Amino acid sequence: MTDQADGPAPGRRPTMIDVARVAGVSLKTVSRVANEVPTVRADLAERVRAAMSELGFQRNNVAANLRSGRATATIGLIILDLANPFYSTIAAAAAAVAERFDTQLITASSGWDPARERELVLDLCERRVDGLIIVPTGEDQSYLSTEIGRGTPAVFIDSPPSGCRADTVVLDNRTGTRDLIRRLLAEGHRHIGMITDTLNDFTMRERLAGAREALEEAGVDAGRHAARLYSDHPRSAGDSVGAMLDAPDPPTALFCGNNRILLGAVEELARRRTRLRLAAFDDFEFAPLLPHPVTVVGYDTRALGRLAAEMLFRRLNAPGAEPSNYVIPTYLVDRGTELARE
Amino acid sequence: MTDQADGPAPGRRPTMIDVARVAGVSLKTVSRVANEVPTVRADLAERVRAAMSELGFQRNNVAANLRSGRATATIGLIILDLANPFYSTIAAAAAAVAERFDTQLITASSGWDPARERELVLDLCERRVDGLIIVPTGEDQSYLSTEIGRGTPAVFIDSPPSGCRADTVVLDNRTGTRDLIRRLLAEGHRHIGMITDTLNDFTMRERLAGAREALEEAGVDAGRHAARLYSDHPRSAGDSVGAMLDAPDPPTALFCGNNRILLGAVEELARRRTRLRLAAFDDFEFAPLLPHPVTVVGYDTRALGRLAAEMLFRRLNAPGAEPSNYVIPTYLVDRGTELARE
DNA sequence: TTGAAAGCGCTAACAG
DNA sequence: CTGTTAGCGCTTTCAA
Repeated sequence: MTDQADGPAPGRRPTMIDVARVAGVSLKTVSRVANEVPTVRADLAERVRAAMSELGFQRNNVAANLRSGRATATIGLIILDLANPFYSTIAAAAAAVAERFDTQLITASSGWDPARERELVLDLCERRVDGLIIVPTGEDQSYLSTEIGRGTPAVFIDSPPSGCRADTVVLDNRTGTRDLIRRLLAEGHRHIGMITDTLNDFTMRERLAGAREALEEAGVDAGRHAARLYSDHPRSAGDSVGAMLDAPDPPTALFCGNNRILLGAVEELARRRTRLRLAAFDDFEFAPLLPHPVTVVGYDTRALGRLAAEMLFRRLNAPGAEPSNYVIPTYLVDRGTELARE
Repeated sequence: MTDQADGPAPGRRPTMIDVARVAGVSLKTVSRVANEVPTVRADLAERVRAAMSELGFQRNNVAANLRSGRATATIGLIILDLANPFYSTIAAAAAAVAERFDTQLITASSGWDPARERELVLDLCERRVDGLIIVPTGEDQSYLSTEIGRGTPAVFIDSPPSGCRADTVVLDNRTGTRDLIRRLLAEGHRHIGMITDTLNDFTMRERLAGAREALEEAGVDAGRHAARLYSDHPRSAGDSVGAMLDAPDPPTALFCGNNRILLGAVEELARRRTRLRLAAFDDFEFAPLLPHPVTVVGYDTRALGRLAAEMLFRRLNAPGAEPSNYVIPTYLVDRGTELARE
C-alpha cells in the first residue's frame, strides 16, 4: 500500500495543491488562508489550516513573489571584508534596520577586488534583490546605472561611487583630520610625520586633504611633512616610522591615516622605547588599552550602516528622488592606557 | 512615437521574450544562449547576445530556479550577534567557503532570542535556502526535524542542537579548560576563583566541567572554588572579582569563563592595583595589549565557520549520511603586555 | 464567499 | 540545431 493516492511523495515538499486535496477545497482557498485573507468561511479555513500542519506545508515564497511581482524582501550588502570589525559593524547595523522592515540581508565581501564587486552586484541583481548597499572598491561603478534606472536602488558607504549617481553615506574625513592636526599644531608641533595608506583610496585622500588644510592655515610648510606611503598592512607602517625617526630632523608628532597603521607605529615606538605625540584616524574598541597615549578621530561606525539602510528603504518607498549625501560627523578622543601614562 | 511596438515599457525589466522578439528567434533559443548551451548556431547566438546587451537583459534567477527545481545557491546563517567579532569571524569564514561554491549567504542575528531564531529558520526555509548554519540559543530546535527530513540540512556551530539530529562543530571547551586549570595547579595554586556566565549556556557548562576534572584529579576540593555567577555583561564581572578578593582567604588565581569576563576582571585588578594569576577562555585580537599577564585558551575561530560550511556543502552533495560532530582543538597562550610584565 | 483559468519568467520534454 | 508545448508553485483576474 503506497500513499501515492492521497499525499505527496515522501521527499517532496507539499504544495498548495496537496493541501487543497487534503482539505477538500480549491487551490485558491488555500492561497487565501495562507495569505490571511479574511473572507474565508471559518470552517473551511480551519480545515485548510489542519491540512497545512498535517502535511507540514510551508509556502514557497520564491514562487509567490514571481507571480505577484512583489519585492523579494531581500537586500544585498557588498562590503570589503566581513572579518574586519569596521565592516562587520556596518553589516550589523544595516541588518538591524533590515529586520525592522522584515527584510533579509545577503552579505558578501568583495575583498577589494573590483571585478569581484561587479560580479556580486550582477549576481544579486539576477536574484532580484530589492536594493544594494555597497562599500565600493573605488573603481568604476558605471555598470550600476542601468540597474538603478530599472528600480534597484543602491546606497554607497564610506566612499562615493564613480560612474553612477546614487545615495551615499560617508565620514567627515576632511574635518576630522583637520581638527586633529590643528590640535597638534596648537600644542606647538611644527614637524608632523604623516603615514598613510594608498592614496587610491577616497578616504585616505580626504584625510590628507584635511591635514593639508590645517597645515596651510597655520602657515606651516606642508611639503616638509610629506606623507610616507607604505606598501602593505603588516610591518611596513612600523618601518616607515623607523625611517622617519632615523632621518635628520625627525618629527615630534605622528599622524597615522588609519588604525592598522597606528598599531604598526605603536609597536615600533615600543620596540625603540621612544615616546612621540601620536595621533590617528579611527577609534577602535581596544584603543584604550594601547600602551601609548594617542589622540584619535572617532565616529559612529554603526551610523554608517544604519543610515545607509534607512536611506535605502526610504528610496524603496519613494523612488525617483534626487540622490542625497549624508556625512557622518567625527570627534577627537584621547586614548591609551592609564598605566602607560604614569 | 512610442517604443511600445518593439520594446518593453520604460520601467519594466526585459524578459527573454523581449530578447527573443528583438533577436528574431524563439524564447527557447534565448534560454539556450543564456545558459551557454553549446548547440546554438554561432550567428543566432550572436544576434541573441546583441539583443541582450541592447535591452540590458538580466536573467531572472528566481524564475529559473522555480521551474528547474534547482537549488537557490543560497544558504542561511543564523548567528547570535553579527556585531560580535566572534560571530562575524565565523560568518566571514563561512562566506569564504560559500564563495567557492558560488553560493550567497543570508546572515541574520537571533540576538539570543529563541523565538526570533525560530522565525528566522522558518523564513529562510520559505525562501528555500539550500541549507542552514546555526549558532543556537540553546533552546529547543525540534521544529527543524521536518525541514532536515525534507532536505534542508542544518549544521550547528558552538553548541549542539536539542530536539533534532544534525551535524555540529564545537570547540573542545572541556579539554581546553582542563589543561588551563592543570597549569595553574602545577604552578602551585590551590585556591582558584572561577567567574562564569550563565550556566544555561552549553559552552560554559562544558568549561566548568573541564575545570572540575582538573581540580578533582589533583585532589583539590572543587567546592571551595565554586564559580561566582555574574548577572550581565558590563561591570558585574569586576564586582565578582572584588567580592572574591574582599572575602576571607581570597583566591591566588582567577579563571574567567570568557573574554568579556576577563576584561571586567582586568579592569578591577587595575583599579585595585592588584596582581593575580589570571587565566581565561577565549583569545582575542587585542589580548596581547592587556595591561596584565594572562594565560588564555585559544582556538581557531575561523575554523568553526569554515568547517561548518564545508560540512554543509558535503551534505548537500551527499544527503542521508549520519550526522557527524567535529571538535575544534584548543591550546594555551600567554598574553598581556611586555610593558606590564616589567 | 468560492473556484476555474490564465500567467509570472523561466526551463524540461519532446517534436520538427 | 531550433521551436513548440507544458508546467514549476503561486497569485491575479474574473466569473459563478
